[in-house]
Amino acid sequence: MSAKPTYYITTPIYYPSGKWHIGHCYTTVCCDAMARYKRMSGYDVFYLTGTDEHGQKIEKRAESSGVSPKEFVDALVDNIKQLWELLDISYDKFIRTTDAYHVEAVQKIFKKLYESGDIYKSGYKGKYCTPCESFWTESQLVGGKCPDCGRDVVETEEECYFFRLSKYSGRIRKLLTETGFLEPSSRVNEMVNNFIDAGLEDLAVSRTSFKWGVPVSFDDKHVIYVWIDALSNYITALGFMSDDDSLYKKYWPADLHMMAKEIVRFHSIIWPAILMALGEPVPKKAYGHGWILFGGDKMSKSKGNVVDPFILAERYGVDSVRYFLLRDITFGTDSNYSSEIFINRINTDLANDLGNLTKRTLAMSRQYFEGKVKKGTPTEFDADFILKIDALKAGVDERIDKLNINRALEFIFDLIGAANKYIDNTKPWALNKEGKTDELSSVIYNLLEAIRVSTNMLAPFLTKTPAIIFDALGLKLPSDFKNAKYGAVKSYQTKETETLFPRFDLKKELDELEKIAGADKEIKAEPAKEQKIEKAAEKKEEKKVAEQITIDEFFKTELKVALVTGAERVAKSEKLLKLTVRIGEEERTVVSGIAKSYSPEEMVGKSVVIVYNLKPAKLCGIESQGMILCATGENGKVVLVSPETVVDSGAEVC
RNA sequence: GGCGGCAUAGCUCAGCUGGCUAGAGUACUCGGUUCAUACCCGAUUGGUCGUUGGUUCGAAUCCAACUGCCGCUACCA
Repeated sequence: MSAKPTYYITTPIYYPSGKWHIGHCYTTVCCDAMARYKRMSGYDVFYLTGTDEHGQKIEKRAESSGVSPKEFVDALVDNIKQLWELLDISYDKFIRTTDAYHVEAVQKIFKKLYESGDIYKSGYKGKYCTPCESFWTESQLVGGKCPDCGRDVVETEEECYFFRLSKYSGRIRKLLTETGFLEPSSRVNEMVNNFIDAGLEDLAVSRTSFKWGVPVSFDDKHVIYVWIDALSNYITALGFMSDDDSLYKKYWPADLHMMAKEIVRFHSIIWPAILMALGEPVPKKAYGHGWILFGGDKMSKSKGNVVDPFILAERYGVDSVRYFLLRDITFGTDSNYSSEIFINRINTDLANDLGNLTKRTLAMSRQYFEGKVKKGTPTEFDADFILKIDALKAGVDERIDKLNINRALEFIFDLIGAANKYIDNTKPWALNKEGKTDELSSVIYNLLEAIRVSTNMLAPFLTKTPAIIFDALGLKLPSDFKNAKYGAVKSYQTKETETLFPRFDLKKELDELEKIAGADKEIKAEPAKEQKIEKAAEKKEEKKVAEQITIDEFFKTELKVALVTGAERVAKSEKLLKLTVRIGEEERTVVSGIAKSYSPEEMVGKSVVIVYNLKPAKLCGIESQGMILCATGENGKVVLVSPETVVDSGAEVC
């Protein structure tokens, strides 16, 4: 057993949605950098990633593809593993929720919680409308009938297991408000105000509506829903509740759960509660980072398309992709992505600064000393420069401890900039002409030291280049930071080297990328935020800008004239009216937020325009099958948009 | 509607608990250099620190209101 301190870091387990994109890469690359950094700092690191493979969606998609759910996810998992291999992700374990050991452990966890009383069987009691497949409470019923279709309902009770989330409300509140558990701290308020203080309700943790999941061991009508199945991967991966839980004993609690911000809620409320119920320690930290957005500027969408990590890595190199993600994206906030930003970043930092510095230094070392370089007589610029080299490690440590990965890289590149400046200050070519060989020797040696130390510090972030640079320096890349200080290497025998990072012509690349994008229309420009636990996955992303649409897109909206035949207030609601409208022969129920401007009486008999093909939504428990067009005037006054003269109901509007 | 966050150079952002002529990177312009990947170094340009009040000897920094953007949420539709 080693006495090393441990460090357990996790990505979320990704939901196989079919397209792995740069957003998945971001979380994973960040974790990888942290994991590598901690390893090199002497920690015994365990880095976990994986996939969340159960659920109704997978079941359905597999069915429509004509394969079994397992076959369906297998293909996607192969794909993501290739991606991680390509990006040099150094995970220690890849967990799949379909792994047998996970399934078994989840069943045990569920059973344990059931036996301790934190999971109990109950049901959604209520009136059930069979054709609508919907439950209604007494208060929702209209005249004792289904508010949706008006048919009779039957008293039913659907069985379901619940987790006593409410019981842990106080402890979770403390965890969030009194410790640094959740970061960035701005998320804490959202969680506390919106959920905890609003009252946590017990959580339905089983389903009978689909089969593709972990069965409840003592009640096989039920499968265990995503919460317990997916979240507990963080402990089952370590062998929790298995025959061998030595890893669990060693690494738990996790040092860092990293995730994108949309799943913070599950990790900061539900997951700690499950652990509390199990009597296990909660993780030390959960961090919700921002999203990578596309299309913040005038870049055409087709250019924004090229965010396929496979294409980027192939064309620009893994280190470029990793560098961009780690350096350009301010950790914790959203940022924009465009091909232009990407190319500019790798051009200026990697090609101009690091690549060029290495090349010119090595060229001088060979030209002046045939590659054999050792310390010489200091110049007047040496002392300051050496101080900077020696300050690097501590500065990077400090930033990494605060998870400021982009700032850590910025700090390393400060030294690289200082080295370029040092060359201008000392003018080695002049020293050579003047025959000041001792000073020249000192200058080149110091430069090599600066390159060595900064490259050493870059090793967790870039996985290919550091080894190449060390090789050119005549050294082997170390696996720690012990020598990341000035003077640790006394002399050099350098080698010739190729260009490390070629410079890209921005215009040409943008054109090229657009061509590639054009050839691959399947990949759509979309915000990179798909690591999912089911619910968040269903959210559609909304376009930020008032974007122009084509006429075809507009015509997707079917607008029709409808005659209001009935109207009543919705109980418990200030704004809503429940309207019955006739569209030609058809009758529909539409709920509309116009009660403050129109009374039910004056609505009856009016002609209105409705969005006919709008997906139905439940408002106040009533299904609204369309939307009435209104204009919002001053003071929030709502005005109906209606035909100027009488037309038949059902008439199309265009 | 409720809660929260943010608004600093063309762009991306630093500016902690109030204090010297408001910073960095990038882009632009000019100059320098030649070891180097049309690179590097320097200089210049560029900001009423969202608006208006307040506290203070003094505010980008604290307080209030307003405007705008964003996030979460809700009986938004």
